[in-house]
Amino acid sequence: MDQLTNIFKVLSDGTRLRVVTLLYMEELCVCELVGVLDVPQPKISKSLSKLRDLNLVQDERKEKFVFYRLKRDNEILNGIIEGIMKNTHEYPQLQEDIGRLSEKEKYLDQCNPLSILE
Amino acid sequence: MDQLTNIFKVLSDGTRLRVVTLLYMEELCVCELVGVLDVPQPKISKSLSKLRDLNLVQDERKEKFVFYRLKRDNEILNGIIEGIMKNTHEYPQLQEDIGRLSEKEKYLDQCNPLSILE
DNA sequence: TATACATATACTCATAAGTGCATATGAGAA
DNA sequence: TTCTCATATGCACTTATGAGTATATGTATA
Repeated sequence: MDQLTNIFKVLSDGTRLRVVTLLYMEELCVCELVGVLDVPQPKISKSLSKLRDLNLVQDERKEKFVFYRLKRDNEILNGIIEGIMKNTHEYPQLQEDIGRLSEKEKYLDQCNPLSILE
Repeated sequence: MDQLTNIFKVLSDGTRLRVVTLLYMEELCVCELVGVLDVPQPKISKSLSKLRDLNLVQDERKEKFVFYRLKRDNEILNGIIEGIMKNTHEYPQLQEDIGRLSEKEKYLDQCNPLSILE
């Protein structure tokens, strides 16, 4: 039952839920997640770290970047995310995040500059 | 999105998850939950209180007892519980709890004596 | 090899959450 | 109205968690 409660716990944080939702759509690197979600990089890294601890994501380095993708072998998690996806209209934040996915390239080669610009 | 993360948070606790699972099966009073789950009464009451705050359960007094039942109007919660139910074999604790539901009458008229017996 | 840059981790702080126990509340029965 | 009993709440304590900042790590490139 612990595996189950741990999954709920990891999803009970807004940032982590947003990350999971985006990774459900496609594979993304830390950089892109930071840009699309507009959240400090350490926060994203920590979110990914907790997801990795539960074996819910997989990471792979490609050149300079580390890409993360959702592992699809967890039935419970799959079911939950699908349930959310069917009702994204109820969760504007998640919907907007997904919308901003189209700008992801924008963030790839200017990871840090973003924060400098402000 | 808060409603969503709040639901995950409430399910991230073992006792509350066990309570929700049992209430998914049938309406039960506090007394019966205490007996079937073998958990201190205040802990059960607090679990039910959090579930009530999120509008996930409904309570109704019948004579001496207060009975709780799951509200069925939350699609996300329904989906999650159904997902769990399809795989109870993976969660022996939950399976045992459900098994012990058949003894629930045993606890109805001896709520407190149980703790005195030890 | 030295540097730059993407990512991960460490640290501190504030706050939230769970536990166990004692006690309050409030409805029903006597 | 008084007593009993089912249930709810309050309190003190401990532990867990999240935010923000600084810094470490490690790979790729010059």
